[in-house]
Order: sequence, then structure tokens, then C-alpha cells
Amino acid sequence: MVRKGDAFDPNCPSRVVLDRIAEKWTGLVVLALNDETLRFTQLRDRIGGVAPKVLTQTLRSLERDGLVRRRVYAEVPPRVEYSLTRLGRSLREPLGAVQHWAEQHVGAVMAARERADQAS
Amino acid sequence: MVRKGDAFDPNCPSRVVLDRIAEKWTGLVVLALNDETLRFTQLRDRIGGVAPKVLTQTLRSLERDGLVRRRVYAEVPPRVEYSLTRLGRSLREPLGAVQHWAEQHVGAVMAARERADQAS
DNA sequence: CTCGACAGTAACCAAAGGTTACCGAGTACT
DNA sequence: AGTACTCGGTAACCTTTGGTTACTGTCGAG
Repeated sequence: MVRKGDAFDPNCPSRVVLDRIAEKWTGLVVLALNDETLRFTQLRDRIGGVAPKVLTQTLRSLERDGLVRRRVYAEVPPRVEYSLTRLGRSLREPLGAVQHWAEQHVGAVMAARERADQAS
Repeated sequence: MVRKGDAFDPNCPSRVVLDRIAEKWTGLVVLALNDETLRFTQLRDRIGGVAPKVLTQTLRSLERDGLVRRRVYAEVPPRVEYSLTRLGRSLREPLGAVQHWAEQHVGAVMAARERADQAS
């Protein structure tokens, strides 16, 4: 018996969605866009350490899945603006909770890690 | 100026923690362990599609970071049990929210994806 | 007539993840 | 005595994802 949305089943679409969220930069991009509209370079500067190629890939995926809107202005130099769709905005809250957890528990995690590395 | 826990800064430890959570199988393992104690094979069967090698890696990382406890019983055939630590349990709620989001919004995401693929 | 701005792309390289086969110790069966 | 089976992995190998560096096109400013 298969539940309607079982993220543990690799064939279930909700697992596909979860995999997408787990892609390396997806979360950061959604969090960075929060409720602003940002241009490509602004986004790249905001998110430390992301390569342009990968940022492009991530944004294209997010656009395809209806989480991000991409608006191109026919100007020179080119201007492209990214913003969250309504669907994308609905993801901010759960993702924000994870971010918050990370910022709250960094200390405990790093301490555990050092303890583990000592013991080796 | 660097905020104390800025997940956007690649040098900030909280970013390291966020990257760990974003690793492909971390979330699923934490959710699978929920509040049970599971053996290696049980975990592998519960989480569809995970290779034993990668499950081992993931579990070792989670153990190192103090999220998972690993107990080995000197029996034959061997028995190894995994469970969440207190810290690990504190991650269930934020992660559960993401899982819930995924299960709720699968439809919208898949619809957007089909629309995008049609338009090509 | 050359320079710079932006939003990428191209070519190449490194790292993470996946696949299949196999191991060792002891117990149960024949 | 020999064989089969259990579990929690590991070993060797391959593929996919992510990362780096350099480069492009277009147009306005100097």
C-alpha cells in the first residue's frame, strides 16, 4: 500500500520534490530571494561561494518547477530579475525553520564534531 | 560586518551545518529514525533507493555531528542500532515541515513542470 | 575605437553519489 | 563434515553533480 504522498518512496513525486529541495543551492536561493527581487549578480554576491554556472542551473530548475519567476529586460547591459512566485514564497517558512535550526545549533554540532574527531 | 550565524557566508559554521542538512540523504535518515530505533537494514529498506555505501557515509557523518547514536552489539550475525540523539530529535520539526510542504505541493510543482516542458 | 557592464556559456576538472560483488563469524541444517 | 544463511558493512569501479577559469555578445560612454 502506497500512501498518497510518501517521501520515502523513491517513485513518489513528493520524493522528487524533496530531492529538488535538497539540491545543494536550492534552499539558499529561495532564502536569499526571501521577498525581494534580485538580479543575477546580486543573487550571486548574496550567496557566498556559488559558481555562476551552477547558479544558472539552479535558477532554471526553480523556474521550471514554478518556484521562481525570471524576467528579462531587453536592455544593454542585460537585466534579468528573479523573484519568488506565490508557490516559492510558501516554501520560505519551512526552509526558514531549517535555517533557524542551523544557526541555533551550530555550537552543539561543532562541539560534537570536535569530540568525535578527538576520540579517533 | 559578519552576523554571528549567517548561513549565506560560506565561511560561517552555520553554513556548514546547512550544507550537511542539504546532503542528499541526511533529511530522509533523520525523518526515518523519527523516534524509533532502527537497524541498518531496516533503515535501508525504509528509505527507498539508498545504496548501502552512501547510507553508511551518511550515518557516520550524522554520528560525528552528534545527531545520531550508533550502538553495536557483539553478536553474530552483527546487530547495529541507530537512533536520534536529543539534538537529532530537535531537527525533526523543521525537517518535518519541509517534508510536509513537499507532500502538500507536489501537485503544483509537477503541474508547473509540465507546463514548462510543453512550452519548449 | 576601445573599455566596461551584465548575464551568462564553454571547456575542462574534482567530488559526491550509485552499482555490483564480496567478506567474516557463527549458527542451523543435512 | 560440509553447506547455506544472516547482518553490516567494504572494495572496485562508474556516472552524475558541482566547481573553476576563461570567454562571449551588445551597446553606450569616454
